[in-house]
Amino acid sequence: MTDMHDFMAITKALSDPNRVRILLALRRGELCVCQITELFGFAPSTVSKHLSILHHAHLIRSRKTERWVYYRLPDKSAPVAVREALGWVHKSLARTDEAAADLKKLKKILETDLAVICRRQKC
Amino acid sequence: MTDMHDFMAITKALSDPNRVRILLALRRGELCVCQITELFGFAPSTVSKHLSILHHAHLIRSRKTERWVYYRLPDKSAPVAVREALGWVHKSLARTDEAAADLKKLKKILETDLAVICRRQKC
DNA sequence: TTTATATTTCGTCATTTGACGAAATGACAG
DNA sequence: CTGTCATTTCGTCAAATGACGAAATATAAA
Repeated sequence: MTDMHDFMAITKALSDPNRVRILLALRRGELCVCQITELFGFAPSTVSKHLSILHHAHLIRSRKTERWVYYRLPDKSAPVAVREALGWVHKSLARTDEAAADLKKLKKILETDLAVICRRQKC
Repeated sequence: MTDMHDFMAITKALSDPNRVRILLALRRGELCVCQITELFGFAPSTVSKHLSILHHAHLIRSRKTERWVYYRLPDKSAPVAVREALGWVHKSLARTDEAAADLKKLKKILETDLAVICRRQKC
């Protein structure tokens, strides 16, 4: 049982494919903004905006450490509508080619040093 | 397990509150375009477009009888992603004030003769 | 066949969205 | 303190969206 306004925040957040890809990528564990930026090839400001929309819908949580902000999927304490939305996304798309390709690229990114990735953004 | 493209058709269809309201209204059974038009107070062309988007996402089915086109929620044979989406919508919103208000108005519409409703559109 | 009517399609317009780069913010390093 | 660097915020711009009315389509009635 949810408020219509909260529900629409979730559906609007899910209505962009790149935001959905972010949710799928986060299955593997938390990622910082620059790692997600590296994964998708967008400008950092673009990724930040997407993350802000997902966060506003409570579909992700954030944690700040040193210079980096890490985003992760919420735990069991998340609202029911959020948990069901995430379950639906993962069940529907986890095994698609797109998700597999993203995870493959993500694996390489995770093997690389964070500092190196962040420096690469400038190019 | 769904295709990313099909999935996005569903999330985009759900990203507009009026389309979600249509899905909630259809819980009571099938409705023709002019009944939905009467319920929401939009132009028939606007409602038709919304229905077309929902239909394209396979969230509703249609049936043509005489002069009228009736839309309804799909049955069990619908794709899993569709069934789960609809279940999520109904579970999250069925008991909200908005849904209750729409159903109340819908009840009155269903008590009225179809021909009268359709004629009213012109005003 | 002609007319009436329910729905859809099309063109237009204002608003929203998603992308970017530049500038602001905030935390750490020197 | 000052500078560096990750992230966010802001302004801009092209594209997508949602509303409408007018015209096209399809079916029923006359």
